[in-house]
Amino acid sequence: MKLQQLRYIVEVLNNNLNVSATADSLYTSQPGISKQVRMLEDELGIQIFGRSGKHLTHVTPAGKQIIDISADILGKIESIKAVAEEHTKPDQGVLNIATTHTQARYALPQVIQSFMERYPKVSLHMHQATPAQICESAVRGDADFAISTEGMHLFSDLLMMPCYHWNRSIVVRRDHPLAQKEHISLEELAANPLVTYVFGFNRASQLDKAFGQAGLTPKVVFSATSADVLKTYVRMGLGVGVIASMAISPEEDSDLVAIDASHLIGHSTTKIAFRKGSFLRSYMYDFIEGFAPHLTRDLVERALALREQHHIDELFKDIALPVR
Amino acid sequence: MKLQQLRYIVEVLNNNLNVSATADSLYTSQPGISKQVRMLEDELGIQIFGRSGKHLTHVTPAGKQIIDISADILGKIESIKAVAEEHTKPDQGVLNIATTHTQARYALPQVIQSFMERYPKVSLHMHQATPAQICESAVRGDADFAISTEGMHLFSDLLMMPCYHWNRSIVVRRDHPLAQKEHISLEELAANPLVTYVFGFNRASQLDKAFGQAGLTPKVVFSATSADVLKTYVRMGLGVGVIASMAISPEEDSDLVAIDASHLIGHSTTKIAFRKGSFLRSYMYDFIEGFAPHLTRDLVERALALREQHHIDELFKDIALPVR
DNA sequence: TCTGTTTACGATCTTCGTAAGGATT
DNA sequence: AATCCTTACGAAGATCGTAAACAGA
Repeated sequence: MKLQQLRYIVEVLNNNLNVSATADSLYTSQPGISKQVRMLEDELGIQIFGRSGKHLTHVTPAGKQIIDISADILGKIESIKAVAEEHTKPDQGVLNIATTHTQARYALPQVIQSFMERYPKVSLHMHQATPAQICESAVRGDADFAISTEGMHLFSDLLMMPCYHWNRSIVVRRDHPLAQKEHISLEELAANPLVTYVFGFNRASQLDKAFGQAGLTPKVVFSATSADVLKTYVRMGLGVGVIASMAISPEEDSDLVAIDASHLIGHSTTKIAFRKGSFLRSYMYDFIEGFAPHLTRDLVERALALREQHHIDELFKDIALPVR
Repeated sequence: MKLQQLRYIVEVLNNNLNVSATADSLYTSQPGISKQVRMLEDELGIQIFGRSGKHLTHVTPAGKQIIDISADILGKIESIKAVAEEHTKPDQGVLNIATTHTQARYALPQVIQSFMERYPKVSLHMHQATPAQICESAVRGDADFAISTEGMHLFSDLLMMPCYHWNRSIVVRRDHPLAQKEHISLEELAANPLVTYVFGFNRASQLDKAFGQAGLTPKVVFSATSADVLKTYVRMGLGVGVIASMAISPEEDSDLVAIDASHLIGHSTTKIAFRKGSFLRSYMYDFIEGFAPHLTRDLVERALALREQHHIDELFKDIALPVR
């Protein structure tokens, strides 16, 4: 059994059982991969991939188990490299962050600025994507951290920690009837066409829950993934915006009126997640603490020692999170 | 980085930094290991082993971390093989059990007999050793299971589950003054020369605790690791035996008198342990359940999903254990 | 027909063992 | 002196890429 073979089977699955595509992504030849996969199967005496003729059609149950373990092994190989670098070049390295537009645009800039001042030799890469993609890239190990509000609980391989709460504001043009009101009810809001985030993108739970509990059905006439775009359409008069409060700037958005909606719609919680069992570089601990000051290295290490998310949640249940 | 290299560094540490001995134990050449170790160090850019001249003298801190991760990786490689065999030959395989004399002689025979009837194709190997050695061989992966009463809590890499409680009996010759008594006090016992287990060998905690709490100091005139030997010396009149009740047979030991001592000395608990994160074959689950019927596959799998021993302990806190 | 996989084969690179050379205790 | 590690070198083996043959969709 060779590490290379494990790498191959993992990547073949990541590439939807297309060996040629896998070869391209690994910068090697397709026959090489085919051969190593079969050699591994021969050695183990079991099929990892099911075939119809020459095509790979599915992963066998045993194959799935084996690939899962292999992915874990490859992660630990990376940990060994990280341990070595931690001792030789403690302030050098790479930090891959997968996150949504909202986080990248509104929550992260200050954090990243001071991080880069502190660690000028760490090269930082931001991967902007959907919540689901974010989690997948963390699971695959393409990203060190996944930062998102939605959809992180679905991945049991990820260790997830709460960072901060945030609320929504109702955003309208100055000439809109709602602009004069101090207090807006959920009914009034539901009577208007809404402009808000795409489902599963800073939306899902809280907003729909609030309307659902009140027996109302919001009319979302336009949805997008970024507040910038939403604000543009609010300016066009397309509807009433329901937007993360942190995305509203008193200066740049002075032509709009923002009314806090925290009494109407419960807060959401942004979380940071990374693969269980991975070795974190010191600068990664510092990044986490810079983003969420309550997540000290000690606390994160304690979380890392746990395996089940509900035990991790317990660690944080008494900690007051910042609100943005 | 090659798996072979990881195997080498792990084994070099297991062989007390003696590369020649490591080569012997791995049936390969010493220069081969030396070279691969240095190549790995070069690739990682860090020393794993400290050297004085040409001799390996110690493990560097980074080296320790790397070796720990490597051992974990190698364990998962074994898991992959086990998964494959589980699917190809579900009733074939190997089961290595490390345990003490007491378990092997008195608790395990029936269990093993029915296990071997159920799984004739599984080859079963018993490794009899001291509690410390037992745990170490489980940690190293030489044994699948460690079964012992003492010293298992020291190894955080092991997942430990309680199997049964057992009590001690006071054993004397028929002509001994204590043989007539129904109830013996701790003071009376302490007044006699004792014959019991070696410290750390079914002894440590409970026996010494009982005497300690009563402010007494037992005079242990003879200690050994097995009840057979202890009984022999009791027969010689060397002293009063304090021996696991399960080690006393009404027939074979009819020349001796055994008085239950559970009211004097608290029970001990025998535990079964295995390496966290290892894949267990079906027959291994069956073995566990055969030995400790309350440890169902489902329960063991739940324990396996946990990382910290105190969470595992919680799983078992409401389960009544059998008493022997 | 196009995409994708297997087979074949040779160049290159690795690994491993033996033998000899040096250090350390 | 004995033990232990390193260097040197050659044989055997593994890996990888190219080219060509072949199977499904």
